Amino acid sequence: MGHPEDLLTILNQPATTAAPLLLGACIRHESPDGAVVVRLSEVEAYLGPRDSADPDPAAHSYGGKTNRNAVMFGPPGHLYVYFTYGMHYCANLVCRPEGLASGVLLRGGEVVEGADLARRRRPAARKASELAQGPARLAVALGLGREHNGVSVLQGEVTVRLPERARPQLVRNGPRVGVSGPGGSADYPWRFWLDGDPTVSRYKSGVVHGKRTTPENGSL
DNA sequence: GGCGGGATATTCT
DNA sequence: GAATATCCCGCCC
Repeated sequence: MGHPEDLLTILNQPATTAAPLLLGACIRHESPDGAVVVRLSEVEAYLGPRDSADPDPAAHSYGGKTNRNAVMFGPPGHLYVYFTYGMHYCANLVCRPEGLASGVLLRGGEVVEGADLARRRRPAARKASELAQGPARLAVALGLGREHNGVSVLQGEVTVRLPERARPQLVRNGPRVGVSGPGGSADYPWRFWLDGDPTVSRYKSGVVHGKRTTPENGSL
């Protein structure tokens, strides 16, 4: 349990299968400033263009390999870290063998170690549950940035430990956050979270990017 | 607790 | 040039 081989077994599967299995897993980043560990409560799956009969229009890899998304087209078990909205980084775990370009976006979790360091990195957080609540916040709390794009999580400064027991909490799923167009519809309910977990992101209901969203939302 | 607006850079038409 | 797998702050209930 918790062996890198088990992790690879999970990450070789389609992102939609791997994503819920990663809930409860712990991401650890050991930096010169110290270690921070986040226990995942929320993730999203994105499938590569050749990883399903029905391509995922919301995936960064949808249009093929580019300089930005090249890491997703590589082998599983690596971080795909991208920069967005001119100020935020978000981290994914690359799934599936080389060429298939699937990924699991790390959307939120609970800081279970290194809370002091995480608080220093995220002074805007008012409660502990906000330290890694949301993909860009999670990246900041863990100290992940551009330099971690392509880094392996099988060994090194960033590692993943799978849950030791069967998940005691109910996994729910629904439409992905911030995705407009067909990829955001109920046909792609590929956001997964631990029901009732306070670190699951709450996002604006009603309007996102000027368009209506589904009423289905975060923790209740 | 919930809304609205603004910020900011990389990416690919 | 437009869109973006977002967050923060200020204001209002």
